[in-house]
Amino acid sequence: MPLSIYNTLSRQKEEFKPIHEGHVGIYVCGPTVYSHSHIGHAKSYISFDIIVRYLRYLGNNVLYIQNITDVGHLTDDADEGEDKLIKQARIDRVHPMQIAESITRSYFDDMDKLGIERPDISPRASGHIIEQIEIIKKLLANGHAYEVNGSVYYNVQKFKNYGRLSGRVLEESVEGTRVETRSEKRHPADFALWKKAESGHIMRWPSPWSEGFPGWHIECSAMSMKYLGETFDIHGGGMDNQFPHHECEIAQSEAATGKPFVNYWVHNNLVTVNGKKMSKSLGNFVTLKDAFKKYDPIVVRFFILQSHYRSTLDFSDEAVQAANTGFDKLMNTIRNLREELMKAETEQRTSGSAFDCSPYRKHFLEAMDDDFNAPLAVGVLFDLARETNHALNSGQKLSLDALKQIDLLFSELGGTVLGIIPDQIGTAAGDTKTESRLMDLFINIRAEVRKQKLWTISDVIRDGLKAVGFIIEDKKEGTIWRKIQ
RNA sequence: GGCGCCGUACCCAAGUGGUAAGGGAGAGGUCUGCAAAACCUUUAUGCAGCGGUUCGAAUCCGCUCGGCGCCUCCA
Repeated sequence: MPLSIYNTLSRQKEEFKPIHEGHVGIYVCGPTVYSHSHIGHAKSYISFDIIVRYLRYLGNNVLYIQNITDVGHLTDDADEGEDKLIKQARIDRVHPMQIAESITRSYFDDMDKLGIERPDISPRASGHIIEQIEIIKKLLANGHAYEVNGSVYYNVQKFKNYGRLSGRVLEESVEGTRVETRSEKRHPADFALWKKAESGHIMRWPSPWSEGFPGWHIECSAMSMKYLGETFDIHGGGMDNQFPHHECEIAQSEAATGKPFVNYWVHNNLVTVNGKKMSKSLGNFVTLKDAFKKYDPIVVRFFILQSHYRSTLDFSDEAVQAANTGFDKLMNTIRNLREELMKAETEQRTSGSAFDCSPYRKHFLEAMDDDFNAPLAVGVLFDLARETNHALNSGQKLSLDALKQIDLLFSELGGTVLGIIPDQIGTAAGDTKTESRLMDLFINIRAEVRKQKLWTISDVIRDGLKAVGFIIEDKKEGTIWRKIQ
């Protein structure tokens, strides 16, 4: 079954065919770096991380571009408000670029923790002013834009496909809008390509029209086309960017080049808190730094992957907690599997029962091929875990080859593709030799008192070790231990 | 007002025509000195409600009720 992707342009799943077979160009709208990332960013960038990882897993050579917006969009009204970065900088009494730089670092730090692979290129909007100006020049030359008082606006009425992506009709959308019509624009839906800077505006660049700054859609057109070409395969972003941002991107890009801009538009759905959208303006957002104080970042990743990228995800402590428990169980299976594998390797096991991995791989791939259905794929991992546990506890040993196969499958599907199974899990090996020796000592003492049926002492040792972070489990083959993470 | 999405067990959540994945929680059991872990069994004759199409619908169509998103910035 070929890979199919839900394309916002056609509002249906389509078989994915890249422009050049084996090569995929993907652009995803990155963050505006003026405040720390929140759970919504995590959902979005994990979604696209999975998409990129899976495309690569299928053998594609993927070029993944994700911008950093450090010019700042505009608050309040789309074209007339105050630059967010500048506003934050004024509050903090620093240069706007300081904010941009420190938040960019914070962003990468959070994303790294979530196991998100970095984009191949993270272009900064401020580093591509020239490219943006070039597009604006083209649009002015072919009559799709007009200049007023040093600012340049895009003439929406001249682009017949405007509204195709978001499914709205120009006249209707203008009628119901709450934005007041401002004087400079010929049509209320026209948007700024270049804005002349007022006297107090710190971030400004020279241009043929005025000293100013670029509009808030043009950066993505400039940077995506610079690195991926005038027509490319996939453009992604949050659903809230569908209109007007992506609609405007299409309009200005296609008007400038005369070519189709993007073949597949992919939008991830949003995170809600108590059923309400998490957003800056509502002030109900959960920053990742706060979330990481309570949960292991990998658990946050796992939680997000348990729902589909096109579904909304309601964030609550109970839900993450439940995911945490489930995740721990999965890791337990992996840990037990790897310990058994190590054992089989040291004893050079030559016999043992076989294990058929193929149905799990098949189901997993089918799930991912169907518009990256990660939650279904996670379900397959749990099915595999159950059968693995079953085999591990059945009494008859698995062959070395079978153990290797299972481990490979978990590593490949859960590790390489989904990024939720680490190569190394905290095992009985412990951090240090001393730790390991001490634990062996405790276990030996406890084994001795258990032999004498001194259960209270035995339990004191077990409870005491748990209190300082070591779990003890008595198994048939002996006592094992591990650290609480 | 325009455009669009969603409503599946106690909770989260897959499932777009063929007879309800998975996770959490709960109940019973196996194992164990007891725990823990693991395994087995169990929890929706029904998928917001009502009609319709069909041999067959959670899945398609219509209406009703409820929740949400976009049309200002936001992933």
